[in-house]
Amino acid sequence: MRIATHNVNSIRTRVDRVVDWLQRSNTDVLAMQEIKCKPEQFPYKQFEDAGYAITAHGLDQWNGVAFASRIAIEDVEIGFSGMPSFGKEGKPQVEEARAIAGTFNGVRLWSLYVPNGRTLEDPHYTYKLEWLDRLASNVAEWVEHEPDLPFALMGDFNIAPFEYDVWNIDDFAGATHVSEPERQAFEAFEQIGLRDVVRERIPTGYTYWDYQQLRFPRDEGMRIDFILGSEPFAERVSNAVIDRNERKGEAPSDHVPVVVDIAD
DNA sequence: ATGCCTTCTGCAAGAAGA
Repeated sequence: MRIATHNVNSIRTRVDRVVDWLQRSNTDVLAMQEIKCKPEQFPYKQFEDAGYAITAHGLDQWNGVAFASRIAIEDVEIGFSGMPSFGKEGKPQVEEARAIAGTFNGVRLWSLYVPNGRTLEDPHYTYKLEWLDRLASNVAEWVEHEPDLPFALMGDFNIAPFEYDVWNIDDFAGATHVSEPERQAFEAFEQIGLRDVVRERIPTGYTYWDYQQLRFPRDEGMRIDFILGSEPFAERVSNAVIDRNERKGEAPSDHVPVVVDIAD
């Protein structure tokens, strides 16, 4: 089974590219982030014509997560236990569309869009850390109560865990994505027992390049998209790819797909 | 060439991304 994660940065803008890639790459299950639409706005037909069923969760033009799959999906879950809400001061607090899960051939997958954080002083940064902490609590319970379950967290973590995961660490002084609390929040998943199954095979390389300032031609990117697998999941991984070519061409997403193969 | 940012809403310009 070939599974992948991709922050698509608007599925309505990117649908032709994404469906074309799904078919070319022979991917069975794709976890998407930043679909930027409600379910009723999702471009289902192009996916269905290509043989992929969609399970989508989106509240408005922001965030939004989904699966495209040609394997039956079971036990769909929206959000996780204790997931924090967010809203600007004086605005209603909302459980944003940043997490969806499904089980495919007995493999449980999460499509996750971790909050950005904005700046170290912003309430969004506190929200990001709480969101990750609550997620880790859930993961710890799954590992403890279902040690044989193959599962993976897939998505845009908005954290660059190592210095070499950004092109020039000096440009990130005082910025989000590289702060110590964020990196500790990322490490926590590995301490619970998850493995970065892509890093094990591809130690360096970016998954995101900003649209601005020629970041891609200069190869000034960030590694912020990950697949973190439970031990039973990691043992089944046979191959990994960061599909850097997908950053090229007309109207690409600023993120590229990250792919793993797991034994059936 | 891999090229100087892009998406959303809604009609202008602001919010958001990282």
